[in-house]
Amino acid sequence: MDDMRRILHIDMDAFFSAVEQKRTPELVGKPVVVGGEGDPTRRGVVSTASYEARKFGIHSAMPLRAAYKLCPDAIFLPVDYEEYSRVSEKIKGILREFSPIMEDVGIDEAFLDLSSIDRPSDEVAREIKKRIQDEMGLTCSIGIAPNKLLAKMASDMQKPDGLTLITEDEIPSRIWPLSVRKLWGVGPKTEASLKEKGIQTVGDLASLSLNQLTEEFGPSYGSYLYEASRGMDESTLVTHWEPKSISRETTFQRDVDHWQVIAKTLVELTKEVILAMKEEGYQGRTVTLKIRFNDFKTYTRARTLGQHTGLEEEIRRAAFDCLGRLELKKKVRLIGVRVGNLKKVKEGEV
DNA sequence: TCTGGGGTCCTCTTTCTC
DNA sequence: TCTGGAGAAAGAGGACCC
Repeated sequence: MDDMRRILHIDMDAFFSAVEQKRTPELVGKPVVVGGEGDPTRRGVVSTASYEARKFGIHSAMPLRAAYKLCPDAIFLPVDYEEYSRVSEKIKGILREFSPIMEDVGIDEAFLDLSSIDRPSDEVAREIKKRIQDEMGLTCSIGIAPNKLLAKMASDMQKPDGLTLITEDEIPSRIWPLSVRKLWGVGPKTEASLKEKGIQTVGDLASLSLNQLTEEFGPSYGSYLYEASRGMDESTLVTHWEPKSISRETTFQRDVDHWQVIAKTLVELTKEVILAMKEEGYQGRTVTLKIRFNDFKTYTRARTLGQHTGLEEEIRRAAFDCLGRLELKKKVRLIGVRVGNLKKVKEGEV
C-alpha cells in the first residue's frame, strides 16, 4: 500500500517571448522583452524576457523603463494573451493525452499525475518534451517527484529545456541547500524575516520545531513551512476550479486628480467586469473598489449586496458608493473593481 | 522617477445577531 | 433593561503566485 505518487511539473521556458520568437523567426537569438503595451517609455512591467535579454539583467516584474535602460536595443513587444492562450491550450491538450489528471497553473505551467499510468515517468517526460518541441517549436522544463511541491522545485533546477527527477531520499542533499526563497509560498517578506533570524536555507528552516514556526507565522502558514521544508506535500491535483472573483484594474499613464476621469474609468472597468461575468456565467454579491494613490498606498472599500446580481446599474452604484467612502486628496495612480461572492447562473437565467 | 494585472488565501477587526 | 459572550459574516489589508 501507500504507493509513491508520481507527479510531473511542466514549466514552459520564457513562454511569452518564446511564442513571439516562434512566430517571428527574425527574433530568435535576440533580446526580446514582452510586457505592457510593448512601449518602454510608458508605464508597465516585464512579463517575460527571453534568455538573451536576461543576460542584461532584465527579468519579470521589472518596470519596462528600467529594462530599457539595461538594454535599449532589446525588442519590446506588447502582451498578446489571446495568442499565448491558443498555444497554451494546444500544449495542455498534448499533456492530457498522457494523463487525464492534469492541473492548470496559469498559462505556462501544469501538473500531471502519472501515478496510475503504466509507464516510466522519465520516458513520458521525454516524450512530452519531444511532442511540444515537434508540434509547437517550444521547449519546457520538467520536474518529476513524489509530490507537487518537489516536482515544482525540480522543474526549476535545470532551465531551460531541463528534466529533473527528485526522490524522497534526496531531500537533504538537493532541497535543503536551497535558499528559503525557492520554497513555494516564501516571498520577499518571509525571506527577509527568516534571514533576520539567520535562517537562510530550506535546511535551516527544517531545523525549527513546529512550535517555533506556528508561534512566528501562525498555525496555517507555520505548519505549511514545517512540512514544506521537509519536502512533505500531500495535496492532490486540482483538475476543476471555479473563479471566486472577477476583477479589472488599470494604472493611469499619468497620476490623475480629476474626478471625472476617475469616474469615467470606473464606469468602463465596471462594464468590463460585467461583460466577463456574463461571458463566464456568473453573478456576484460583493463589490470591491481598489484605489492606489501616487505614493503607492492602496485602499479597498467593499459593499455586499442583498442578492447576487449581474446588473450593471447595481454593481456600478455599489462601486460608486465605495468610491464615496474614500477621501481623494492625493493623485490617483490605479483604480480597480472586483466582484466576488460569485454564483454560477444557469443558461438563460441572466 | 520607480513599482502591471489577474487572481487566491490568510489574519485581524468590526459588526450584527442571538 | 443592561451586560457579556459566542459565532457568523463582512470588511480591510497584506503576502504570494504566474
